[in-house]
Amino acid sequence: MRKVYDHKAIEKKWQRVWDEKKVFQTDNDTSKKKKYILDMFPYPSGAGLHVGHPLGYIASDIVSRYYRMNGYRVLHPMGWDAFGLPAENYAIKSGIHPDKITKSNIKTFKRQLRSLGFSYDWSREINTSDPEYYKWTQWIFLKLFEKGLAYKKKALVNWCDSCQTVLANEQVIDGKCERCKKSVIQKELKQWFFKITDYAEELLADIEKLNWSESIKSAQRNWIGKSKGATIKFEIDISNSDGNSKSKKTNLKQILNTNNQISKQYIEVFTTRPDTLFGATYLVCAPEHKQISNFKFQISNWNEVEKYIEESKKKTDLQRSDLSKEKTGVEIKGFKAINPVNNKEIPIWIADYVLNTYGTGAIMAVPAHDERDFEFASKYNIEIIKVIEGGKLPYTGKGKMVNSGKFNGQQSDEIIKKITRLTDGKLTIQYKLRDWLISRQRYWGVPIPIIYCANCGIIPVPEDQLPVELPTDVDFFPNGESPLTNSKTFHAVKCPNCDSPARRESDTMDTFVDSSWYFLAYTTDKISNFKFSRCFNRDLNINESSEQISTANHWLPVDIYVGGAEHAVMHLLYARFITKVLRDIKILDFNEPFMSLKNQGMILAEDGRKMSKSFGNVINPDDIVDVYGADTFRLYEMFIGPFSDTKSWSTKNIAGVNRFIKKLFNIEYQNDGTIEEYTKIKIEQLKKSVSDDILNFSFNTAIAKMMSFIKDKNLHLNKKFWQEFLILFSPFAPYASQELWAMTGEKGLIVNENWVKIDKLKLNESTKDYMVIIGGKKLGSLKLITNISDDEIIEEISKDQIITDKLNNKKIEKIKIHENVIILM
RNA sequence: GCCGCUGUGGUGAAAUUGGUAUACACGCAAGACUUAAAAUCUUGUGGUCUCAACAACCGUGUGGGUUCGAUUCCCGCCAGCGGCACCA
Repeated sequence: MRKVYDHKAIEKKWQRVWDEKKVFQTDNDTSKKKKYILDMFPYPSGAGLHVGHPLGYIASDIVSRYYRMNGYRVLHPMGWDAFGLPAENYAIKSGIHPDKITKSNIKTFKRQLRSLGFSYDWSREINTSDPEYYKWTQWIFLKLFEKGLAYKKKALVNWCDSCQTVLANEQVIDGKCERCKKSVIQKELKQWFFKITDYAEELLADIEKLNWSESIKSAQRNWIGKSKGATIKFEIDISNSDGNSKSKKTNLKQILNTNNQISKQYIEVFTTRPDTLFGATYLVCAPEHKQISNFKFQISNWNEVEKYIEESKKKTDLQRSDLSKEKTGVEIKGFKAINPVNNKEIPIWIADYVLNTYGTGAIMAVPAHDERDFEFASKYNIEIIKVIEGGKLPYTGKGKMVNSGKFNGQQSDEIIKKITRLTDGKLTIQYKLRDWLISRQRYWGVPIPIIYCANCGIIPVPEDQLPVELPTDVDFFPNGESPLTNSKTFHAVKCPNCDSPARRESDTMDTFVDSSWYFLAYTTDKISNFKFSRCFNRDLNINESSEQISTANHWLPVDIYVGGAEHAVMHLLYARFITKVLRDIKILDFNEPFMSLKNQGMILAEDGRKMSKSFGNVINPDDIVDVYGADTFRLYEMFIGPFSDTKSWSTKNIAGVNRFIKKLFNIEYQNDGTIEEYTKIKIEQLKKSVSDDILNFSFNTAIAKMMSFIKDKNLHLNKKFWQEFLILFSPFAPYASQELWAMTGEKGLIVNENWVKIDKLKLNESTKDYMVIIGGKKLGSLKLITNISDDEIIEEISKDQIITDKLNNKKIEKIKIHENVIILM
């Protein structure tokens, strides 16, 4: 009679046993080798778990189970990235406190994750909105503040009017808010920054050491955007200006008096192509360029210039960076710049295609070698100076040199040095990376631990007063100021220095600060025992028991990090930065948090579009688990395609893996009896390839090979081989494999079994299938013993009917053996 | 424009260091069981030619090259996806 696969009963039964026996509690036996296998923790959204989440979690779970069975101690935790805007926005609509919403969402997420049979150690669960957690987020802020790496400054920042908060550069996509997709405007505001630019060079250089995908590494390189070049000074010849010389002279005097400087004035430009200096046709300054307004008395067409500056200010970043837009600009009249290499006088323009935030905010335009400069010069009929006129420096950089084409590639150091010597310029390295803007004018985040005192200025909250807890008596309605300002209990405080009345900082931190260190928090048995000062420092002699010192640091860094590629720049760059800062203050002793990173591909809906509520094409994992079971769900997501590829959901295909599991419940095997060689070799091959595939994250092929194995009619299993198969299968389908394991009469749990041992002798069988080839064409195949002479092979070939027929009496002169191929000549 | 990745049946996809394609699964077709359907099982399934089988030839985006042999390596194109982008 056919046995029925009742997935619900099996799941319920074994879930209870696992919980009771605490089988997934972290093993702290330090005599074993460690593996820290980490998933990117989710934001617990109101929509619940999405089918995209488990893809990575299943993979990391398979790998964790594999390592545990191979005798490693494994840290495999899960937690919640719980602060953030959606909960707050929902609170504004519903009036329910974000904390309450978040906790209820977490409950749902946790239930869903548990139903999928993941082997997380839930006792180490963390939640970034828990004061026990975020006091350490605040502690990190204080450390950065101490080091001068956290600072407040007035700057043009990205402002989202709809979210009523500032955004980091990384959160602005195509000039729009990452979250609400509304246009972002530029506002001058006083904000908190982390000085990530101090680490630009190291963040870039260390990318080479990482075992990450090429696409993520290249995204980080692009974002950091290093260019080597030179800054070159162009003298401005004010005396030589035409126009009304009388008023000019008095005004020049004014400048000399106020600035207390010698009469020479310069504009500095940054260029990656100093070798084209001879072709500099004009200078262009960004409209915001600071020096321009200093010269307003020398500029004869100031009215026109000022008007252009005002117009540019009104434009959004998106409007200004629109490539399809025609370039605009205004020539500055009244004085010119002098090319230091040939003393040629060239005009100065302002134009908004030059960015004030990059380089020096001014460029030398070389229309003969730059497409954009060429376009601009053509539009305004500027006479183009060819490099050849002034003589050209030998070009030794990589990349193309074309007329009116954009340069690509890096300039060689040699040429840059030569030019800088010639012109009193200097070698300069520029990065596109800018400092990380971390303050937010919203409620549901970590309060910045800073106090403003009228006497003492900006004072950090003393460490022993952490955490600065979020008050509950606030209105959430965003009005451009942090909601914390309207709390009665939060705002007023005494200065820790002088005890006079002071006020707290009311901004909160970007949630990416929370997630930039969370992987450290899991290393202590529970978050309330966590302490940076004693956990991570191996160098300092701290009066703590050695046990406490060893429990944390031995796990780090993370060995395998699994998550979505959407975090290519933000989270991954920030976490790398914070790690390096903590290393520099001797809290950590490694350079990179995640040596190996695996990105799961996106799962699209059946219609090939993104899953989204508005399309009505969202698949809820609960429904699949309910109908087919957790194991089918796990197998399906792993079998659907290569782990890191984008793929579409296909409900039809779930049946395939479900059939496979059902088949296993009707497998027959002999209790003993002799097993023929064929089966023995096949099981060894399966053991080898499933093990290899797991380590390579090639789960789809591992499953395919297990299916082939079960399908093979020539196999005859005994109990030993069947149990070995179940061990191979157990990381993929923990419930079904456990049930089948128990059905073989075993009382113990399969998770406590050792991984299979591979019999290498059997694997490298003594006979081999050889392919016989002539002139690149296949004649047939031969089964031969290894270690056979050429003459014997020729004799074997002459005995083979199929091959001799195809040979058609052709004489074999020589043979060559390569791998499993016999080449006839 | 620059950087990175990808391109294989009707579909999702396999293929050690180059070893002679399309594993596994879906779908489809035929058959078995059934009053019937579902489920399950069996067989077949790249294309052309052929009643059919064998055989042959063509086939991994495209055009070349290296090689006894190329999905794999090299060069040139084309298409798609992702990142960056008036970054000088």
